[in-house]
Amino acid sequence: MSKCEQCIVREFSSLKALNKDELVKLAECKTSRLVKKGEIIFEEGENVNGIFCVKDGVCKLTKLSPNGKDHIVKLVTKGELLGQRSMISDEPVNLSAVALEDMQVCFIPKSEIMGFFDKNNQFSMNVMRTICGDLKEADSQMVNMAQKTVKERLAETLLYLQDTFGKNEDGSLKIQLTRDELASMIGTATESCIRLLSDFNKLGLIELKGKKITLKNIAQLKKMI
Amino acid sequence: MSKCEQCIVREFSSLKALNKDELVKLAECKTSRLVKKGEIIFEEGENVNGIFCVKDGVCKLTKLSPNGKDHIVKLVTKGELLGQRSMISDEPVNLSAVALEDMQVCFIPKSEIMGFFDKNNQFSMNVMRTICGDLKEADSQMVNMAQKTVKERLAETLLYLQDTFGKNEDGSLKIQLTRDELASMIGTATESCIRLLSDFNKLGLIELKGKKITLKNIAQLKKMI
DNA sequence: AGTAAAATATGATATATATCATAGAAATGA
DNA sequence: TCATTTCTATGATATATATCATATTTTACT
Repeated sequence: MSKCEQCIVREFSSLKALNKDELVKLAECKTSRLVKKGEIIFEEGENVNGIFCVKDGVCKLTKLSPNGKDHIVKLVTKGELLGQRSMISDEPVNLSAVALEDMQVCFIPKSEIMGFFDKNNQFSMNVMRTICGDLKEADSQMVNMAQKTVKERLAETLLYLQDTFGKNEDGSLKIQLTRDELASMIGTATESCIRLLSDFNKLGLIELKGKKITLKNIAQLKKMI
Repeated sequence: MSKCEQCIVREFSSLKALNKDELVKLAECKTSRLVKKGEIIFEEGENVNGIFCVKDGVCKLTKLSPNGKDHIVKLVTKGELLGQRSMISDEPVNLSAVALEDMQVCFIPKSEIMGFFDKNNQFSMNVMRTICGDLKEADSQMVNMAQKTVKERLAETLLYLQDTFGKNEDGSLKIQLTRDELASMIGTATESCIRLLSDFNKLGLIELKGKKITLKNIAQLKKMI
Protein backbone atom coordinates (compact mmCIF):
# COMPACT_ATOMS: atom_id res chain seq x y z
CA MET A 1 0.00 0.00 0.00
CA SER A 2 1.46 3.35 -1.09
CA LYS A 3 1.94 6.26 1.27
CA CYS A 4 -0.21 9.37 1.22
CA GLU A 5 2.52 11.76 2.27
CA GLN A 6 3.86 12.52 -1.19
CA CYS A 7 0.57 12.11 -3.06
CA ILE A 8 -0.51 14.85 -5.40
CA VAL A 9 -3.98 14.88 -3.90
CA ARG A 10 -2.52 15.69 -0.55
CA GLU A 11 -0.63 18.63 -2.02
CA PHE A 12 -3.58 20.33 -3.61
CA SER A 13 -6.71 19.33 -1.73
CA SER A 14 -8.15 19.93 1.72
CA LEU A 15 -6.00 17.01 2.87
CA LYS A 16 -2.96 19.27 2.98
CA ALA A 17 -4.07 20.22 6.49
CA LEU A 18 -3.41 16.70 7.78
CA ASN A 19 -0.33 16.03 9.89
CA LYS A 20 2.04 13.09 9.64
CA ASP A 21 0.15 10.84 12.02
CA GLU A 22 -3.12 11.49 10.28
CA LEU A 23 -1.55 10.73 6.92
CA VAL A 24 -0.23 7.42 8.17
CA LYS A 25 -3.68 6.47 9.41
CA LEU A 26 -5.07 7.54 6.06
CA ALA A 27 -2.63 5.38 4.13
CA GLU A 28 -3.68 2.38 6.17
CA CYS A 29 -7.41 2.63 5.60
CA LYS A 30 -7.51 3.84 2.01
CA THR A 31 -8.04 1.55 -0.95
CA SER A 32 -6.56 2.31 -4.37
CA ARG A 33 -8.23 1.60 -7.66
CA LEU A 34 -7.61 1.95 -11.37
CA VAL A 35 -10.54 3.23 -13.36
CA LYS A 36 -10.64 2.76 -17.12
CA LYS A 37 -11.88 5.48 -19.45
CA GLY A 38 -15.66 5.33 -19.59
CA GLU A 39 -15.98 3.45 -16.32
CA ILE A 40 -18.42 4.68 -13.70
CA ILE A 41 -16.96 5.62 -10.31
CA PHE A 42 -20.34 6.18 -8.73
CA GLU A 43 -23.84 6.83 -9.91
CA GLU A 44 -26.51 9.35 -8.93
CA GLY A 45 -28.54 7.99 -6.04
CA GLU A 46 -25.86 5.62 -4.76
CA ASN A 47 -24.66 5.60 -1.19
CA VAL A 48 -20.95 6.20 -1.42
CA ASN A 49 -19.96 6.41 2.25
CA GLY A 50 -16.61 8.02 1.80
CA ILE A 51 -14.66 10.21 -0.54
CA PHE A 52 -12.48 9.58 -3.55
CA CYS A 53 -9.10 11.19 -4.11
CA VAL A 54 -8.29 11.67 -7.77
CA LYS A 55 -4.62 10.80 -8.07
CA ASP A 56 -4.53 10.83 -11.86
CA GLY A 57 -6.90 11.37 -14.77
CA VAL A 58 -10.07 13.37 -15.24
CA CYS A 59 -13.71 12.51 -14.72
CA LYS A 60 -17.02 14.18 -15.42
CA LEU A 61 -19.75 14.75 -12.87
CA THR A 62 -23.12 14.41 -14.56
CA LYS A 63 -26.74 14.75 -13.61
CA LEU A 64 -29.58 13.12 -15.45
CA SER A 65 -32.35 15.50 -16.46
CA PRO A 66 -35.97 14.28 -16.62
CA ASN A 67 -35.80 14.72 -20.40
CA GLY A 68 -33.35 11.83 -20.46
CA LYS A 69 -30.28 13.88 -21.28
CA ASP A 70 -27.18 13.90 -19.13
CA HIS A 71 -25.77 17.25 -18.16
CA ILE A 72 -22.11 17.65 -17.22
CA VAL A 73 -22.03 19.73 -14.07
CA LYS A 74 -18.29 19.75 -13.48
CA LEU A 75 -15.00 18.18 -14.52
CA VAL A 76 -12.78 16.90 -11.75
CA THR A 77 -9.08 16.37 -12.23
CA LYS A 78 -6.06 15.02 -10.38
CA GLY A 79 -5.49 16.56 -6.98
CA GLU A 80 -9.19 16.96 -6.26
CA LEU A 81 -11.63 15.16 -4.00
CA LEU A 82 -14.91 13.58 -5.00
CA GLY A 83 -18.07 12.98 -2.99
CA GLN A 84 -17.54 15.47 -0.20
CA ARG A 85 -20.97 17.04 -0.49
CA SER A 86 -22.84 13.81 -0.19
CA MET A 87 -20.70 12.64 2.71
CA ILE A 88 -21.30 15.79 4.72
CA SER A 89 -25.02 15.90 3.95
CA ASP A 90 -25.18 12.20 4.74
CA GLU A 91 -27.18 11.63 1.59
CA PRO A 92 -26.83 9.59 -1.60
CA VAL A 93 -24.68 11.33 -4.20
CA ASN A 94 -26.63 13.70 -6.43
CA LEU A 95 -24.24 13.34 -9.37
CA SER A 96 -22.65 10.48 -11.29
CA ALA A 97 -18.88 10.32 -11.81
CA VAL A 98 -17.54 8.81 -15.03
CA ALA A 99 -13.88 8.62 -16.09
CA LEU A 100 -12.96 10.62 -19.19
CA GLU A 101 -9.49 9.07 -19.22
CA ASP A 102 -7.86 6.19 -17.40
CA MET A 103 -7.72 7.20 -13.76
CA GLN A 104 -6.09 6.35 -10.50
CA VAL A 105 -8.28 7.01 -7.48
CA CYS A 106 -8.17 6.20 -3.79
CA PHE A 107 -11.20 5.66 -1.62
CA ILE A 108 -11.27 6.81 2.00
CA PRO A 109 -14.13 5.58 4.15
CA LYS A 110 -16.42 8.10 5.78
CA SER A 111 -15.55 7.08 9.34
CA GLU A 112 -11.95 8.10 8.78
CA ILE A 113 -12.75 11.49 7.28
CA MET A 114 -15.33 12.33 9.90
CA GLY A 115 -12.64 11.85 12.51
CA PHE A 116 -10.55 14.55 10.85
CA PHE A 117 -13.51 16.91 10.96
CA ASP A 118 -13.69 16.53 14.72
CA LYS A 119 -10.03 16.89 15.45
CA ASN A 120 -8.53 19.02 12.73
CA ASN A 121 -10.09 22.42 12.39
CA GLN A 122 -7.93 23.49 9.50
CA PHE A 123 -9.09 20.47 7.55
CA SER A 124 -12.75 21.37 8.17
CA MET A 125 -12.15 24.90 7.00
CA ASN A 126 -10.40 23.66 3.86
CA VAL A 127 -13.32 21.41 2.98
CA MET A 128 -15.74 24.20 3.69
CA ARG A 129 -13.83 26.58 1.45
CA THR A 130 -13.75 24.05 -1.37
CA ILE A 131 -17.48 23.54 -1.18
CA CYS A 132 -18.03 27.29 -1.00
CA GLY A 133 -15.97 27.62 -4.17
CA ASP A 134 -18.11 24.96 -5.83
CA LEU A 135 -21.25 26.79 -4.77
CA LYS A 136 -20.05 30.10 -6.16
CA GLU A 137 -19.16 28.40 -9.42
CA ALA A 138 -22.50 26.60 -9.56
CA ASP A 139 -24.41 29.86 -9.06
CA SER A 140 -22.42 31.41 -11.82
CA GLN A 141 -23.06 28.48 -14.16
CA MET A 142 -26.75 28.59 -13.36
CA VAL A 143 -26.90 32.20 -14.50
CA ASN A 144 -24.84 31.36 -17.59
CA MET A 145 -27.28 28.65 -18.57
CA ALA A 146 -30.24 30.91 -17.98
CA GLN A 147 -28.96 34.07 -19.63
CA LYS A 148 -26.26 33.36 -22.17
CA THR A 149 -26.63 32.10 -25.71
CA VAL A 150 -25.29 28.72 -26.75
CA LYS A 151 -22.62 30.47 -28.80
CA GLU A 152 -21.40 32.41 -25.76
CA ARG A 153 -21.37 29.29 -23.63
CA LEU A 154 -19.42 27.38 -26.24
CA ALA A 155 -16.78 30.12 -26.44
CA GLU A 156 -16.55 30.24 -22.66
CA THR A 157 -16.27 26.49 -22.33
CA LEU A 158 -13.52 26.21 -24.93
CA LEU A 159 -11.49 28.85 -23.09
CA TYR A 160 -12.12 27.11 -19.80
CA LEU A 161 -10.95 23.78 -21.17
CA GLN A 162 -7.70 25.25 -22.43
CA ASP A 163 -7.11 27.20 -19.20
CA THR A 164 -7.77 24.23 -16.98
CA PHE A 165 -6.34 21.30 -18.89
CA GLY A 166 -3.84 22.98 -21.20
CA LYS A 167 -2.87 22.08 -24.73
CA ASN A 168 -0.80 19.47 -26.56
CA GLU A 169 2.44 20.29 -28.38
CA ASP A 170 0.45 20.83 -31.57
CA GLY A 171 -1.62 23.44 -29.71
CA SER A 172 -4.85 21.43 -29.57
CA LEU A 173 -6.87 21.05 -26.38
CA LYS A 174 -5.34 18.40 -24.17
CA ILE A 175 -8.63 17.15 -22.83
CA GLN A 176 -10.55 15.01 -25.30
CA LEU A 177 -14.29 15.44 -25.12
CA THR A 178 -16.69 14.06 -27.68
CA ARG A 179 -18.99 16.60 -29.33
CA ASP A 180 -21.74 14.99 -27.34
CA GLU A 181 -19.96 15.65 -24.07
CA LEU A 182 -19.11 19.21 -25.05
CA ALA A 183 -22.79 19.73 -25.88
CA SER A 184 -23.83 18.38 -22.53
CA MET A 185 -21.44 20.75 -20.77
CA ILE A 186 -22.83 23.81 -22.49
CA GLY A 187 -26.40 22.55 -22.42
CA THR A 188 -27.39 22.19 -26.02
CA ALA A 189 -28.14 19.55 -28.65
CA THR A 190 -25.16 17.68 -30.07
CA GLU A 191 -25.95 18.85 -33.62
CA SER A 192 -26.09 22.47 -32.50
CA CYS A 193 -22.74 22.11 -30.81
CA ILE A 194 -21.18 20.56 -33.91
CA ARG A 195 -22.69 23.25 -36.10
CA LEU A 196 -21.35 26.06 -33.94
CA LEU A 197 -17.89 24.50 -33.82
CA SER A 198 -18.05 24.39 -37.58
CA ASP A 199 -19.03 28.09 -37.65
CA PHE A 200 -16.19 28.98 -35.27
CA ASN A 201 -13.87 27.06 -37.56
CA LYS A 202 -15.01 29.00 -40.63
CA LEU A 203 -14.57 32.27 -38.73
CA GLY A 204 -10.99 31.31 -37.86
CA LEU A 205 -11.69 31.27 -34.13
CA ILE A 206 -10.74 27.63 -33.84
CA GLU A 207 -9.33 24.88 -36.01
CA LEU A 208 -10.80 21.40 -36.27
CA LYS A 209 -8.67 18.42 -37.20
CA GLY A 210 -10.55 15.21 -36.68
CA LYS A 211 -11.83 15.53 -33.15
CA LYS A 212 -8.95 17.77 -32.15
CA ILE A 213 -9.83 21.36 -31.41
CA THR A 214 -7.26 24.13 -31.49
CA LEU A 215 -8.08 27.63 -30.26
CA LYS A 216 -6.78 30.10 -32.84
CA ASN A 217 -8.12 33.47 -31.74
CA ILE A 218 -8.33 33.64 -27.98
CA ALA A 219 -8.92 37.40 -27.91
CA GLN A 220 -11.94 37.12 -30.16
CA LEU A 221 -13.31 34.17 -28.21
CA LYS A 222 -13.01 36.17 -25.01
CA LYS A 223 -14.84 39.07 -26.59
CA MET A 224 -17.78 36.79 -27.35
CA ILE A 225 -18.50 35.91 -23.73
CA MET B 1 -31.04 45.16 22.33
CA SER B 2 -33.22 42.04 22.00
CA LYS B 3 -32.02 38.60 23.01
CA CYS B 4 -31.11 35.90 20.55
CA GLU B 5 -32.31 33.00 22.63
CA GLN B 6 -35.90 32.96 21.46
CA CYS B 7 -35.24 34.28 17.96
CA ILE B 8 -36.72 32.39 15.04
CA VAL B 9 -33.39 32.41 13.24
CA ARG B 10 -31.82 30.57 16.11
CA GLU B 11 -34.51 27.90 15.96
CA PHE B 12 -34.11 27.06 12.30
CA SER B 13 -30.57 27.92 11.26
CA SER B 14 -27.09 26.64 12.00
CA LEU B 15 -27.18 28.87 15.08
CA LYS B 16 -29.27 26.28 16.91
CA ALA B 17 -25.99 24.61 17.87
CA LEU B 18 -24.98 27.58 20.04
CA ASN B 19 -25.19 27.31 23.80
CA LYS B 20 -26.51 29.88 26.21
CA ASP B 21 -23.22 31.66 26.74
CA GLU B 22 -22.59 31.89 23.05
CA LEU B 23 -26.07 33.29 22.49
CA VAL B 24 -25.52 35.97 25.08
CA LYS B 25 -22.29 37.00 23.40
CA LEU B 26 -24.10 37.00 20.10
CA ALA B 27 -26.86 39.27 21.38
CA GLU B 28 -24.25 41.75 22.55
CA CYS B 29 -22.40 42.13 19.30
CA LYS B 30 -25.24 41.91 16.80
CA THR B 31 -26.92 44.94 15.26
CA SER B 32 -30.57 44.91 14.21
CA ARG B 33 -31.95 46.66 11.18
CA LEU B 34 -35.26 47.19 9.42
CA VAL B 35 -35.11 46.83 5.66
CA LYS B 36 -37.90 48.25 3.50
CA LYS B 37 -39.26 46.38 0.49
CA GLY B 38 -36.99 47.06 -2.46
CA GLU B 39 -34.03 48.07 -0.32
CA ILE B 40 -30.63 46.52 -0.98
CA ILE B 41 -29.06 44.57 1.88
CA PHE B 42 -25.80 44.04 0.06
CA GLU B 43 -24.60 44.15 -3.48
CA GLU B 44 -22.49 41.81 -5.62
CA GLY B 45 -18.82 42.64 -5.16
CA GLU B 46 -19.21 44.24 -1.72
CA ASN B 47 -17.22 43.18 1.29
CA VAL B 48 -19.80 42.21 3.85
CA ASN B 49 -17.61 40.95 6.70
CA GLY B 50 -20.24 39.09 8.59
CA ILE B 51 -23.56 37.35 8.17
CA PHE B 52 -27.16 38.47 8.25
CA CYS B 53 -29.90 36.64 10.13
CA VAL B 54 -33.29 37.03 8.49
CA LYS B 55 -35.71 37.49 11.39
CA ASP B 56 -38.68 38.41 9.23
CA GLY B 57 -39.51 38.93 5.56
CA VAL B 58 -38.13 37.53 2.33
CA CYS B 59 -35.34 38.69 0.04
CA LYS B 60 -34.03 37.68 -3.34
CA LEU B 61 -30.41 36.84 -4.10
CA THR B 62 -29.58 38.00 -7.58
CA LYS B 63 -26.63 37.88 -9.92
CA LEU B 64 -26.06 40.27 -12.78
CA SER B 65 -25.40 38.59 -16.11
CA PRO B 66 -23.12 40.25 -18.69
CA ASN B 67 -26.21 40.78 -20.87
CA GLY B 68 -27.41 43.25 -18.26
CA LYS B 69 -30.22 41.10 -16.91
CA ASP B 70 -30.50 40.16 -13.26
CA HIS B 71 -31.05 36.54 -12.47
CA ILE B 72 -32.68 35.46 -9.20
CA VAL B 73 -30.55 32.65 -7.84
CA LYS B 74 -32.44 32.00 -4.62
CA LEU B 75 -35.10 33.36 -2.28
CA VAL B 76 -34.18 33.60 1.38
CA THR B 77 -36.80 33.77 4.08
CA LYS B 78 -37.10 34.19 7.83
CA GLY B 79 -35.05 31.79 9.87
CA GLU B 80 -32.22 31.68 7.33
CA LEU B 81 -28.73 33.14 7.21
CA LEU B 82 -27.24 35.31 4.50
CA GLY B 83 -23.65 35.77 3.42
CA GLN B 84 -22.14 32.59 4.82
CA ARG B 85 -20.41 31.60 1.59
CA SER B 86 -18.61 34.84 1.17
CA MET B 87 -17.56 34.94 4.81
CA ILE B 88 -16.04 31.49 4.69
CA SER B 89 -14.33 32.04 1.37
CA ASP B 90 -13.15 35.41 2.66
CA GLU B 91 -14.24 37.02 -0.59
CA PRO B 92 -16.68 39.74 -1.64
CA VAL B 93 -20.24 38.48 -1.97
CA ASN B 94 -21.04 37.03 -5.38
CA LEU B 95 -24.75 37.84 -5.16
CA SER B 96 -26.86 40.86 -4.31
CA ALA B 97 -29.59 40.67 -1.68
CA VAL B 98 -32.74 42.79 -2.13
CA ALA B 99 -35.80 42.79 0.12
CA LEU B 100 -39.02 41.56 -1.50
CA GLU B 101 -41.01 42.60 1.55
CA ASP B 102 -40.27 44.69 4.62
CA MET B 103 -37.69 42.78 6.57
CA GLN B 104 -36.10 42.54 9.96
CA VAL B 105 -32.48 41.40 9.86
CA CYS B 106 -29.60 41.22 12.30
CA PHE B 107 -25.97 41.56 11.38
CA ILE B 108 -23.27 39.53 13.14
CA PRO B 109 -19.67 40.53 12.51
CA LYS B 110 -17.31 37.97 11.06
CA SER B 111 -14.99 37.91 14.07
CA GLU B 112 -17.80 36.63 16.25
CA ILE B 113 -18.88 33.87 13.88
CA MET B 114 -15.34 32.72 13.21
CA GLY B 115 -14.96 32.17 16.94
CA PHE B 116 -17.87 29.75 16.88
CA PHE B 117 -16.23 27.84 14.07
CA ASP B 118 -13.20 27.25 16.21
CA LYS B 119 -14.95 26.26 19.37
CA ASN B 120 -18.25 24.72 18.39
CA ASN B 121 -17.97 21.74 16.12
CA GLN B 122 -21.68 21.19 15.82
CA PHE B 123 -22.07 24.73 14.55
CA SER B 124 -19.41 24.17 11.87
CA MET B 125 -21.15 21.02 10.73
CA ASN B 126 -24.50 22.80 10.57
CA VAL B 127 -23.08 25.55 8.40
CA MET B 128 -21.36 23.00 6.22
CA ARG B 129 -24.58 21.06 5.77
CA THR B 130 -26.48 24.19 4.85
CA ILE B 131 -23.94 25.10 2.22
CA CYS B 132 -23.92 21.53 0.92
CA GLY B 133 -27.69 21.78 0.59
CA ASP B 134 -27.31 25.02 -1.34
CA LEU B 135 -24.75 23.37 -3.62
CA LYS B 136 -26.99 20.41 -4.36
CA GLU B 137 -29.84 22.77 -5.12
CA ALA B 138 -27.63 24.96 -7.32
CA ASP B 139 -26.46 21.94 -9.34
CA SER B 140 -30.03 20.90 -9.83
CA GLN B 141 -31.06 24.40 -10.92
CA MET B 142 -28.15 24.55 -13.32
CA VAL B 143 -29.39 21.41 -15.03
CA ASN B 144 -32.95 22.74 -15.03
CA MET B 145 -31.84 25.91 -16.78
CA ALA B 146 -29.82 23.95 -19.30
CA GLN B 147 -32.28 21.17 -20.08
CA LYS B 148 -35.85 22.18 -19.30
CA THR B 149 -38.17 24.35 -21.33
CA VAL B 150 -39.40 27.68 -20.03
CA LYS B 151 -42.87 26.18 -19.63
CA GLU B 152 -41.54 23.42 -17.41
CA ARG B 153 -39.53 25.85 -15.35
CA LEU B 154 -42.53 28.11 -14.87
CA ALA B 155 -44.66 25.20 -13.66
CA GLU B 156 -41.91 24.08 -11.31
CA THR B 157 -41.36 27.57 -9.93
CA LEU B 158 -45.05 28.16 -9.26
CA LEU B 159 -45.24 24.90 -7.31
CA TYR B 160 -42.07 25.81 -5.43
CA LEU B 161 -43.45 29.21 -4.47
CA GLN B 162 -46.63 27.71 -3.08
CA ASP B 163 -44.76 24.95 -1.24
CA THR B 164 -42.26 27.30 0.32
CA PHE B 165 -44.26 30.42 1.05
CA GLY B 166 -47.81 29.11 1.21
CA LYS B 167 -51.04 30.76 0.11
CA ASN B 168 -53.40 33.46 1.31
CA GLU B 169 -56.95 32.72 2.53
CA ASP B 170 -58.21 33.27 -1.00
CA GLY B 171 -55.82 30.55 -2.18
CA SER B 172 -53.44 32.84 -4.06
CA LEU B 173 -49.68 32.64 -3.66
CA LYS B 174 -48.60 34.44 -0.54
CA ILE B 175 -45.36 35.71 -1.96
CA GLN B 176 -45.79 38.62 -4.35
CA LEU B 177 -43.37 38.64 -7.23
CA THR B 178 -43.66 40.91 -10.22
CA ARG B 179 -43.82 39.17 -13.59
CA ASP B 180 -40.38 40.55 -14.16
CA GLU B 181 -39.05 38.87 -11.03
CA LEU B 182 -40.78 35.62 -11.86
CA ALA B 183 -39.19 35.77 -15.31
CA SER B 184 -35.78 36.33 -13.82
CA MET B 185 -36.22 33.32 -11.54
CA ILE B 186 -37.06 31.01 -14.42
CA GLY B 187 -34.60 32.63 -16.80
CA THR B 188 -36.72 34.02 -19.58
CA ALA B 189 -37.96 37.32 -21.00
CA THR B 190 -40.69 39.11 -19.06
CA GLU B 191 -43.07 38.97 -22.03
CA SER B 192 -42.55 35.23 -22.42
CA CYS B 193 -43.31 34.73 -18.75
CA ILE B 194 -46.50 36.81 -18.98
CA ARG B 195 -47.57 34.97 -22.10
CA LEU B 196 -47.09 31.55 -20.52
CA LEU B 197 -48.95 32.60 -17.38
CA SER B 198 -51.74 33.66 -19.68
CA ASP B 199 -51.63 30.27 -21.42
CA PHE B 200 -51.69 28.45 -18.07
CA ASN B 201 -54.66 30.58 -17.13
CA LYS B 202 -56.56 29.66 -20.29
CA LEU B 203 -55.78 25.99 -19.66
CA GLY B 204 -57.22 26.25 -16.17
CA LEU B 205 -53.92 25.41 -14.50
CA ILE B 206 -53.82 28.71 -12.66
CA GLU B 207 -56.05 31.72 -12.16
CA LEU B 208 -54.89 35.31 -12.56
CA LYS B 209 -56.58 38.15 -10.71
CA GLY B 210 -54.60 41.31 -11.06
CA LYS B 211 -51.11 40.28 -10.06
CA LYS B 212 -52.42 37.52 -7.81
CA ILE B 213 -51.74 33.99 -8.96
CA THR B 214 -53.76 31.02 -7.72
CA LEU B 215 -52.74 27.48 -8.54
CA LYS B 216 -55.83 25.60 -9.69
CA ASN B 217 -54.58 22.26 -10.94
CA ILE B 218 -51.57 21.16 -8.95
CA ALA B 219 -51.61 17.62 -10.31
CA GLN B 220 -51.43 18.83 -13.89
CA LEU B 221 -48.70 21.34 -13.06
CA LYS B 222 -46.66 18.56 -11.47
CA LYS B 223 -47.09 16.40 -14.53
CA MET B 224 -45.57 19.14 -16.67
CA ILE B 225 -42.23 19.16 -14.90
C1' DA C 1 -58.11 63.07 -6.97
C1' DG C 2 -55.42 63.36 -10.82
C1' DT C 3 -51.29 62.51 -13.28
C1' DA C 4 -47.04 60.19 -14.12
C1' DA C 5 -44.75 56.02 -13.93
C1' DA C 6 -44.58 51.21 -13.66
C1' DA C 7 -46.50 46.74 -14.52
C1' DT C 8 -49.31 43.70 -17.25
C1' DA C 9 -51.09 42.06 -21.53
C1' DT C 10 -51.11 40.73 -26.31
C1' DG C 11 -49.97 40.86 -31.33
C1' DA C 12 -46.48 40.63 -35.01
C1' DT C 13 -42.19 39.27 -36.24
C1' DA C 14 -37.37 37.73 -35.96
C1' DT C 15 -34.05 34.56 -34.31
C1' DA C 16 -31.88 30.90 -32.00
C1' DT C 17 -32.03 26.38 -31.26
C1' DA C 18 -34.01 21.65 -31.55
C1' DT C 19 -35.32 17.96 -34.24
C1' DC C 20 -35.32 14.83 -38.08
C1' DA C 21 -32.88 12.87 -41.83
C1' DT C 22 -28.91 11.27 -44.10
C1' DA C 23 -24.05 10.58 -45.23
C1' DG C 24 -19.32 10.19 -44.50
C1' DA C 25 -15.40 9.52 -41.16
C1' DA C 26 -13.36 7.44 -37.43
C1' DA C 27 -12.97 4.12 -33.85
C1' DT C 28 -13.65 -0.52 -32.14
C1' DG C 29 -13.63 -5.34 -31.97
C1' DA C 30 -13.75 -10.13 -33.72
C1' DT D 1 -8.59 -6.58 -42.12
C1' DC D 2 -13.13 -6.17 -42.51
C1' DA D 3 -17.46 -5.19 -40.50
C1' DT D 4 -20.15 -2.87 -37.16
C1' DT D 5 -20.87 0.63 -34.29
C1' DT D 6 -20.11 5.18 -32.77
C1' DC D 7 -18.99 9.84 -33.86
C1' DT D 8 -18.97 13.89 -36.79
C1' DA D 9 -21.01 16.69 -40.26
C1' DT D 10 -24.51 19.17 -42.76
C1' DG D 11 -29.10 20.17 -44.84
C1' DA D 12 -34.08 20.89 -44.22
C1' DT D 13 -37.51 22.02 -41.27
C1' DA D 14 -40.09 22.86 -36.99
C1' DT D 15 -40.49 25.08 -32.67
C1' DA D 16 -39.60 27.74 -28.72
C1' DT D 17 -38.39 31.93 -27.26
C1' DA D 18 -36.80 36.80 -27.77
C1' DT D 19 -37.67 41.17 -29.43
C1' DC D 20 -40.26 45.12 -30.86
C1' DA D 21 -44.49 47.59 -30.72
C1' DT D 22 -48.53 49.18 -28.54
C1' DA D 23 -52.55 49.19 -25.49
C1' DT D 24 -54.46 48.65 -21.03
C1' DT D 25 -54.33 48.27 -16.21
C1' DT D 26 -52.41 49.08 -11.81
C1' DT D 27 -49.58 51.49 -8.61
C1' DA D 28 -47.24 55.46 -6.74
C1' DC D 29 -46.85 60.15 -5.92
C1' DT D 30 -47.83 65.27 -4.69
